[in-house]
Amino acid sequence: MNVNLNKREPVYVQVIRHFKEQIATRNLNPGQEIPSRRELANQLKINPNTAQRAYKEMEEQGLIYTEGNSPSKITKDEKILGAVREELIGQAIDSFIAAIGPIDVPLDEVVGLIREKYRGDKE
Amino acid sequence: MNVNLNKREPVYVQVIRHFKEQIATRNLNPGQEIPSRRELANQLKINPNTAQRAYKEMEEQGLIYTEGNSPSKITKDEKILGAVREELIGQAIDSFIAAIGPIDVPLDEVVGLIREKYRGDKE
Amino acid sequence: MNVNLNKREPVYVQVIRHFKEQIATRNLNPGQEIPSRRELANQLKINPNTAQRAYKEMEEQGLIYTEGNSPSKITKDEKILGAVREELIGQAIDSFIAAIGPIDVPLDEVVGLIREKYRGDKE
Amino acid sequence: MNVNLNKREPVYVQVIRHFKEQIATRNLNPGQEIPSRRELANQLKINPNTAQRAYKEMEEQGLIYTEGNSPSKITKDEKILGAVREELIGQAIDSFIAAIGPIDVPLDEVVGLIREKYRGDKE
DNA sequence: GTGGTCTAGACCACC
DNA sequence: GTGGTCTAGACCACG
Repeated sequence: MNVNLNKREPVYVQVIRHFKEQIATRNLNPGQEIPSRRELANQLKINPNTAQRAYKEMEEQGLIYTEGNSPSKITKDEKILGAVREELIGQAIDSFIAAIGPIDVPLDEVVGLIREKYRGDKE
Repeated sequence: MNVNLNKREPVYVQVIRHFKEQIATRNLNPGQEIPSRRELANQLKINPNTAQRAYKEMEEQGLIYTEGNSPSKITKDEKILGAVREELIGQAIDSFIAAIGPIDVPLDEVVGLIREKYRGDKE
Repeated sequence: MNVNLNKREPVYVQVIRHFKEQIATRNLNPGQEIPSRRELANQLKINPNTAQRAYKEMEEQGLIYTEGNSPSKITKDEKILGAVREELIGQAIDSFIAAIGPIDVPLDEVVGLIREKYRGDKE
Repeated sequence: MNVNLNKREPVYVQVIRHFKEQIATRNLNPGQEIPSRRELANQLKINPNTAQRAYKEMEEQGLIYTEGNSPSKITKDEKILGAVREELIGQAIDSFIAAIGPIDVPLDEVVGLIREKYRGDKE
């Protein structure tokens, strides 16, 4: 994973999104340990505070949990985990619609462009 | 039009985008007058400086032009006007792909969701 | 107001509690502006980051709101405001009960001690 | 007894408080044996170091004593034992007053709430 | 002026 | 080692 300092999107938000993507694609599983704040900060070359902020927010959202001073883990709450994928997809669709809606593009043109550019899954 | 003060997107960018949408859908036509800075500021309840900034940027992009003390007008340069629509669509598609790509959603599911939610053009 | 660095309770939590007390006693009213992050930091001799953190949390709790870049204000949501007093009282009572409960102190002794030490309101 | 890893109150302090409550209510009597460090750690599922720390602190406070390799025992010093109850009560009252004081709650309301919620002793 | 984010580095207590 | 908090100071863009 990489982090982009120049994007409008704050680094800690990028980090959170990255973890959500990992969860949505099941690359991170319930109960699995995630890197410590310091480790993550080293890996991504960001400040430990920024890592801490991302983790704190994820904890508030119930995505991870922390017991005492052991490394944080992915939640085992399947309801929350399952919602992550839908949340990401929903947000992507919604902001796409919000952007494309006011321009009056025919649906077929939209779908055509998506098909053309989309390479997430070849089928 | 409304403006959202709390979005990450700056107000002046929202204003610009709004004008671009009007241009893309041909609600604003070449040579047509647009509101004065002060009028716009009053309508949208924004700071006149913000209106000024939006207009300045649009002028730099060649979208509008100002002659002396008369109200600004939409450019008559068809090349620029034509590009606006594609620019908006391109941006929308690109950021959608960037958001949905990492989640491994099958293309058909994506298209299905778009079809379902998209109501820009009834067909 | 003062802030105590040596307490177990984090500074930013103390700040939040202070604002809640002000709200509960109606010293801060709906819509009223509160000091900017920098101002508060200067007043309390704390770091602006700490002030920012307190404000961010208060905003998440709906206690204050921020529009664009103008100073934050106390929410006008009377439901939230009304709940603050009860929340503070409830927490105080609950943690008191949790502490005193396991020691089997007769209710009359408890009440007697409270009456003796309590000087919030003479009556 | 249970221990909460996520409370602000450190685990070893929770353990100590638990023993003090047992002493205050005379569930633990002078000279009575208490579990070994290892036993306690197993029962509470805590780290043996944590159990050790709790016992060490209790020993320093004179609450327990250890002779050679035999299990630690509750002190026989009645002066110390008697003070435990008052200490716990005093702390509970003080922090309650500190929390409720700034909110200007009439004394009668406070007492009413306490009476209502307090079920340490039915009467 | 405002809010927001980030880096850098320190300190603490707990386990 | 871990998580948590705080200071110090900088930068940015917005209004």
